[in-house]
Amino acid sequence: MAEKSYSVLIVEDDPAVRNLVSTALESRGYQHTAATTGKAAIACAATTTPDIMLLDLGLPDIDGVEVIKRVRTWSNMPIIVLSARSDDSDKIEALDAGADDYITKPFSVGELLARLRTTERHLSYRSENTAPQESQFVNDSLIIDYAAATVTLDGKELHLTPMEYKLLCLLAQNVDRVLTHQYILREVWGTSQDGDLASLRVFMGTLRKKIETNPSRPRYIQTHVGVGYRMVRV
Amino acid sequence: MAEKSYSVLIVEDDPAVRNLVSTALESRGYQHTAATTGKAAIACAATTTPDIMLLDLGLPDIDGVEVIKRVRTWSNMPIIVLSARSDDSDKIEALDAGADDYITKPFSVGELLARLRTTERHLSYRSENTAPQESQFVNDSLIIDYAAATVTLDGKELHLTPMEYKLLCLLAQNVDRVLTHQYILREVWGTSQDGDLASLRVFMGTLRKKIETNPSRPRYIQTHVGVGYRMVRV
DNA sequence: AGGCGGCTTAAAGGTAGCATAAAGATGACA
DNA sequence: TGTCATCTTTATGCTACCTTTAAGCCGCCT
Repeated sequence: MAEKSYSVLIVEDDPAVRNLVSTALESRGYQHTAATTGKAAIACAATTTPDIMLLDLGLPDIDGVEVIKRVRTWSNMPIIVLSARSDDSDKIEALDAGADDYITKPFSVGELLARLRTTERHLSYRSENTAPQESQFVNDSLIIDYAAATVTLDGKELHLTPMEYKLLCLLAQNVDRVLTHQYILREVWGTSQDGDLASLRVFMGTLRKKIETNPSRPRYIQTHVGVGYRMVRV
Repeated sequence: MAEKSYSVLIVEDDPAVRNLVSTALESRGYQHTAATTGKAAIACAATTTPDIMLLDLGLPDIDGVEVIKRVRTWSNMPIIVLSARSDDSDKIEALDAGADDYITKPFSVGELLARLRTTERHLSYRSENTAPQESQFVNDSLIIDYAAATVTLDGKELHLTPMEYKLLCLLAQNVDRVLTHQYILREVWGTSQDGDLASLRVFMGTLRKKIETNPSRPRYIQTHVGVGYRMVRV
């Protein structure tokens, strides 16, 4: 699972609180910007489209609840309210206006960060992010399943060594393109000049023995004399 | 938009609070059931699959946070915590365990209902494929019952240590996907870099001895040299 | 034809990474 | 305090993997 860095918009007119929050976010690797008025907040939310908004209700120009309603007309980004008002009616009003959470001041930084993590989880459940990229490479009867790190030929699973697998993946990701020896060595063996051309040739041999029905007449992997190799889209 | 009637599971041992909540829910047309212990809550969550859980942390048998963790092994249903503990550490612990909201007692019924509405909104944002998940994992003769936290092989119940169980669950929830050593260490041992690769190997060994009929030719758990492990859907 | 460069293939070490056992450390519980 | 279960650490043997080497093959050139 890749670590995504979420962007947060802080809407708060009190510089002390704003600093507190922004340093907390910074320490956790969030990207963040700040706005001090309701109008600026709405504009910023529209232009920079942050992932999450932290909203103080007591803004100088517009009422915070109004900000929520305005933003909700076009976006359902998570909005976490930070407010000094602890009355139930305020909470209910904000939540029903479309806020996703409500934290009363004074709040602990730890709790704020925990609620942010919860909000991130909610984001990851949303439809846009759930698209399961079932990435697999298909070339005739040869199939590479990247998630499972397996290769099947005619439905039968093959056993490839790590190097063979890396090599095959590299060729597959560049189907129909000729890859030079040097390029392959750099990609598979790493930047350091560890790789040897002789070694590469041996690997191509063992790989062909596994995926080609007739290794002397290769169907998938073509040799380009003096240059390199190429996987053919059949 | 059609009005859907959500079902709510109330987990609360105090009859007074339970009544308060259930009458409030009833007045708003929610379907609801109740449980008074942690075990009953977990069982009920698995069998009746409610839409939302309202959870008191101070249960007589199991700690509420433990209930959250257990439910989270198979379900991501929204869990709203109702707790008398108002310490930040308690909130953070519960939220990071997988709670979706945290309300401290005494709470107002109005706020509870508002937060429920917010939770409903979150549910409506979810993609289809996030919702349904079985409380049982079945792979040939290997069965994991998440709710009961038991593992059976050929109908015989196995005794796994907590680590072994976590490891197996992680593999099961990612069937047919290679999990890197690093990923497994992070997920099972926690975010801190406590885990050691040598330790992981020992655990894989003991786990295989328990679930593989022939540990030297593993059927369920495959080794990917230099990368990690993978549970195979057989 | 014969020589040559580049490729394939087979086989032989050397080694990194893995499995396994067993000892040591930790912590829960009574 | 001692016992038990669990987790960690260490050490050892081993398997699978990678590299190296060398022999054989094919097409090309003069």
